Amino acid sequence: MNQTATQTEARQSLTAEAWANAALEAIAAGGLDAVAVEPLARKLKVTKGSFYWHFNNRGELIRAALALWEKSETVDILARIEPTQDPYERIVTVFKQANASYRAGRLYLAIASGEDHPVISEYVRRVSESRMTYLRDCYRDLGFSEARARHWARFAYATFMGNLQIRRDTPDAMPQGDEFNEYLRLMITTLIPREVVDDSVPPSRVVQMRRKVKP
Amino acid sequence: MNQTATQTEARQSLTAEAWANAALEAIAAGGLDAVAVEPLARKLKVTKGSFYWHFNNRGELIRAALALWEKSETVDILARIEPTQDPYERIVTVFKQANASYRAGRLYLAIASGEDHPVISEYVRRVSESRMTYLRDCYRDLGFSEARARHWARFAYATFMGNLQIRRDTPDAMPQGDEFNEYLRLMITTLIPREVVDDSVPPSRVVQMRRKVKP
DNA sequence: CTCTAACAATACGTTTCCGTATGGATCAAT
DNA sequence: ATTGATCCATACGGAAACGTATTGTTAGAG
Repeated sequence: MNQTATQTEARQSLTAEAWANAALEAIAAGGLDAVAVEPLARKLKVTKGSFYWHFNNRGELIRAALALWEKSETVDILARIEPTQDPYERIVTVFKQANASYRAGRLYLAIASGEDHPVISEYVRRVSESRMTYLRDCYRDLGFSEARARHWARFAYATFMGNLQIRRDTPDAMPQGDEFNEYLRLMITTLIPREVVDDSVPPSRVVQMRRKVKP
Repeated sequence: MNQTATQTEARQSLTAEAWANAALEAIAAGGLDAVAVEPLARKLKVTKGSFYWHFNNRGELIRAALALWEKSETVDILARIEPTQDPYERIVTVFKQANASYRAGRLYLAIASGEDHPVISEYVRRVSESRMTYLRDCYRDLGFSEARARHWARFAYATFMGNLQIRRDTPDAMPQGDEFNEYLRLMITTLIPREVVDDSVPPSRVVQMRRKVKP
């Protein structure tokens, strides 16, 4: 009763994206199961009748929302960084930028929490991997071997993700203003090693390396 | 029609904890809304009639499950570490241990994703803060100032949380075996600075510090 | 043995949501 | 102006889950 293949294909159903956007809003606000057709319709001031013209079922809406999200993540975030900058600047930029956008972080966490669902894990994986790949390339351009670049990229990405979570779960633990900038500097200087002196396996038995305080 | 205040108060309702455990299982498997009375009853081979004797409503079950979780987190994880070890060893231990328990990580993420809900955020905050406080104390014992200890603790905790998330969302990106140990060593050596040389603000304008590769 | 507290099963009413069916509106093109 | 595509409203049936009421069943105290 929908899905007409007419000649005016360029019409592109105006409000379908509005539904997807509303779905993303709902996910950010109340998690994945907040994407319910009837509540969304109420919020959009229409009824389900509208929805089931644009989509066949709830799953399609979720897919559309995820597609929108993936585009807005990969295109708007990564492609915004000038590829001409040197890798160091790129890492700093992506770290600062990612750590700044509050809403995007919440959205990511909300979407990622809907694991189990096969469609979602597919999108989450792609976004997550594309980000880590980007970081890995930066580190490799910085002179790291493939293996170590991968380690550092994972490390940096994990730190970033964890900060999102901390800000969501315990906002009081996350400083603001100058103190936050201090924190950011600390992470940046630590996560981008000063020099690529020894790009091999780090010394083993680190635990026994030194123990100077409180013997 | 329940909640009897009898004289045999020491009975402590044997199966109430079984319900709470099942609830935790459900959370780990399918998120917070998998804690539904009727499905849980089916899984426990009883009916709702049983449930509504032990608890007044679904909320009470969630509360009980969270209390159980908090106890198992703070008691079993942190208190297991011998307080006699030096701070360096403590950080290493907690990091390795936390990074090893797969199930606990999934559970944490699943619970934390149920933010918005006021009861949950309360428990999540307590657990999260207690862990960060523990780490902060370690860093302080290591000779760091209060402010810097807080920064490093947050940093380390964020990294840990992010690793959990990476393992859940993109398991392929997380190495195994020797490569994972390499990764762990990298994080540990990085997150526990070699020496407490300068416990002050890190040099500002880090971004311009050096740029040697790809000018 | 009997009675009562602890525990469980069944049945019911209610809410919320999904999905379908069907009947309008609106607007462009013929 | 009529038609047909697009978009939305109303109404219905059904599933799932919450919570309540009521009636068993069992086990230990007296």
